[in-house]
Amino acid sequence: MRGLLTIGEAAARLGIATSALRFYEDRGLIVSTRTSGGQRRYARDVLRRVSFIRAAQQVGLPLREIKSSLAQLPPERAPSKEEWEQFAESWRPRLSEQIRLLEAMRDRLGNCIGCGCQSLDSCDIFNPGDKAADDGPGARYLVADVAS
Amino acid sequence: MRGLLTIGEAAARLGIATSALRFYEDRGLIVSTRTSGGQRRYARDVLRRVSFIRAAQQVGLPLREIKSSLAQLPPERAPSKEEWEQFAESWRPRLSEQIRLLEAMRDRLGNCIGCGCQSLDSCDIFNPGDKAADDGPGARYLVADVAS
DNA sequence: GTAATAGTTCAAGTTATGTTGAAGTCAAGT
DNA sequence: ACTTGACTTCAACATAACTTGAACTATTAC
Repeated sequence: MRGLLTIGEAAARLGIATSALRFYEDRGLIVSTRTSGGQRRYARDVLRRVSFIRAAQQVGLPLREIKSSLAQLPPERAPSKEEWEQFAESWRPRLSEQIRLLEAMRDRLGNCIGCGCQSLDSCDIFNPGDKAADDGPGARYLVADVAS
Repeated sequence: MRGLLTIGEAAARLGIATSALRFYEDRGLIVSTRTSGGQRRYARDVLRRVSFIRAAQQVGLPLREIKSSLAQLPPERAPSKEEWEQFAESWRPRLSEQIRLLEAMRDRLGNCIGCGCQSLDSCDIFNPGDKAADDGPGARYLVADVAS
């Protein structure tokens, strides 16, 4: 039956190891049905879900968070356009934020090169503590504050 | 003597734990001098280096690579403008690439919402394997190929 | 000079994300 | 029916990046 993939087929299509699929399933990020003999069979939908998992990892999210994000989608069935839309929308802020962070990094790097600082030691932009100490311990310029 | 920081002072300014600084030093990413009693004293320069370490981690680089990147800078002395310039320049491709990746992700997410796919199952953009299977196992759309 | 605070090393523990290996079972082709 | 390759579980290992704890020492404030 086309429509169900073995773990090997799914892994090959995704370019990842079968062990990773079992791991994701174990962690509840994907689901499978089983043959009478106990082997996994994945709906095609799993390909998209796993693609998202890998994409989300690039953004720096841990599987725990990816899982809760994926919880918006129906576990088995392919998502409707509305479900998909809502899912995608929920991702935009994350992506935009990360892009903003990287652009800031790139731009400050560039600015610092050209900003005419006489001494890099006293450059406001790249010396996190020296001037930022006013903001109290933990003030940083280049490093985003992440939840502890 | 102003100019040398205790590990606690440096950690407070950077907003990280002292154990992290010892860890970075152990790994050779930063250096310190020692007091007669054996306590670490950090030159102010360490603040910038550690800021970079944290920034680079946001980009997704492992410490091993960050270390080799930092090797371009003088270990103790503050870098000259030229040294800094070269260092910063070496970072741009990394940053640009990561930004490009995230933008692609964001845009494809958007495209898929509006692309009029009748069925998400057959959407070229988000179904990595279905059409991309022509490219052989491992072809993916959303996931960047990273060095194994 | 002494107490409190902050520092030292070293080993072991933690979380995240998987991979690897052993021992055995299923599915498919001939 | 039998062989082969793909699958199963479960436990252990791997690596990164730190943190924690124990036992001890330095520095600083009074």
